[in-house]
Amino acid sequence: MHGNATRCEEDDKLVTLTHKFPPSENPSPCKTCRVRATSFCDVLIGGPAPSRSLTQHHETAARHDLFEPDKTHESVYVICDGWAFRFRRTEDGRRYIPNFLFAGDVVYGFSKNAGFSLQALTDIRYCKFVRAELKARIREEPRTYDAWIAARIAERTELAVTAAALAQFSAAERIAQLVLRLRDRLDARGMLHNESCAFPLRQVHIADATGLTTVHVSRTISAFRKAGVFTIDDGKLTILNLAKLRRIVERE
Amino acid sequence: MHGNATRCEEDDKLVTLTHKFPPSENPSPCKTCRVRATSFCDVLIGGPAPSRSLTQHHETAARHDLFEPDKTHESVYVICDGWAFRFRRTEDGRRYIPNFLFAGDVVYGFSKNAGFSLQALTDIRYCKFVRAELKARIREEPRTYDAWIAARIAERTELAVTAAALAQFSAAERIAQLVLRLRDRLDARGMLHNESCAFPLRQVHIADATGLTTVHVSRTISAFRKAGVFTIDDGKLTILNLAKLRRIVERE
DNA sequence: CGCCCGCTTGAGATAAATCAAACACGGTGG
DNA sequence: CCACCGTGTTTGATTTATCTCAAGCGGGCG
Repeated sequence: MHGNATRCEEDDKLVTLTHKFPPSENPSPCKTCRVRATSFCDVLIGGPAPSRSLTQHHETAARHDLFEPDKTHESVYVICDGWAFRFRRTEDGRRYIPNFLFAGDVVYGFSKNAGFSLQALTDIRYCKFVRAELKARIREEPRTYDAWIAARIAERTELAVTAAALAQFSAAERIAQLVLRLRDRLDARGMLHNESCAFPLRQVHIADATGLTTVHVSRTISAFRKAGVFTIDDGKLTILNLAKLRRIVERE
Repeated sequence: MHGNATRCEEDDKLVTLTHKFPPSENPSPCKTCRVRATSFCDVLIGGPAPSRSLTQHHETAARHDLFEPDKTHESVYVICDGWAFRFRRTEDGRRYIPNFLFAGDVVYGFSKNAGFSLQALTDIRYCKFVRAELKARIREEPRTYDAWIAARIAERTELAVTAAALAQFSAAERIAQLVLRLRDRLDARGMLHNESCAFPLRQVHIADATGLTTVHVSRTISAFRKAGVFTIDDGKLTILNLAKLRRIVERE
């Protein structure tokens, strides 16, 4: 419309995945899922009250948008493999990324008209549940209800903590916080090995999540590398000094 | 502990309201509540499916902290009158305010250990519901379930939109957004008259919500006053040019 | 080979912070 | 009644973190 929308148009291919990928060769991949025990799926599929499991439908997606913005969906998604992120664009093409999602994360839309959509960062595999079934399960089974509420509160808290960082933290602190929180979540899912893990974010994603420019992200990350705090090299994050990283985030 | 905690200690009186105020002279104030029809209370108390209403207990509070941070509560609160805000302090005494609450807003805690608490901005009256009863109601009654989920999604979306503003907006835009969103919420509850309403925030609250200094908030607000966008005078907000205010927030 | 993308580095510009002073106002005590 | 104080706000001068503009570099890929 106006403003420099250059950065906007070509970047998001609004390819909603109406084209279905062939169902996974594995008819019930959840049986071997690495993160089932440490994610919400535990409550949905297995666990101590092994009632009938919800209808599942697995799909894969390349690096495209998964949802159109502001659409209500009949399904609730759980990421099985790969990374995705939520984002929103302003009129002038700038992008904000509130959070990143990976294996075990539940995807549930924001309000309509808020403009948030979801994009695959890597190729991903995800599992679809029928929303109505989940709703019924939540109402029938206290354990599911509790897990659902706990997950929703945790998600909301994460957002508030993120907002607090954006309001008060310096560039270095914001980036440190983003890295640390991803590290902790990856660790909780058993995806961290020897303080190192796959990390597909480009500097532009870090910039859009922290409200900084890529130029400044570059400078700040190399400062962290030089200071021996962490390194991000070719899709891999390695924490060199976890204690120091925590100290930076906790402002001590 | 360290750092200049001067601003921290004396400001928050961590007076949890264990001292109960005498019950309101009005035995069932909800009957005459101004915001009942336009808030979540509609679902809790009245409405088309007039099942038994939840146990209510009304209290009032002066300008103190209502909740200790990180405590789980047996109750869910709804504000009946007056203003409150959530906040969190960092080690060095700086305060972040994610949102403001007024008549009709539901108060439900963040995760433990996230450090958020709630403080009354004015004298307030609030209504307490037993959490277990609400939980039962949510499970029994589809209407309550839907309203609850919708409210939770809306709250989460608000936080994401706030975070986006902190990440990408200028000082003027952030303040304009805060004012506009409060205006719209007040309007939805019928608390706005002739584009004017009570507005008990001090500049320091606006500063702590937008991540700016009070000095800069002062400058920015007087610029808005001079530009004929809005004024904040002695506890009263008046929108002078709503269209212009919206344009600023929508970056057009 | 050459091009594009992501990253790095440098130099100058700018929005907001910081430091500092003063003012307006209501309350309080002499 | 006035002097004084504290809180909240305003305004000015200077500093700083981050942005903007610009150029260069390396690697993957058509």
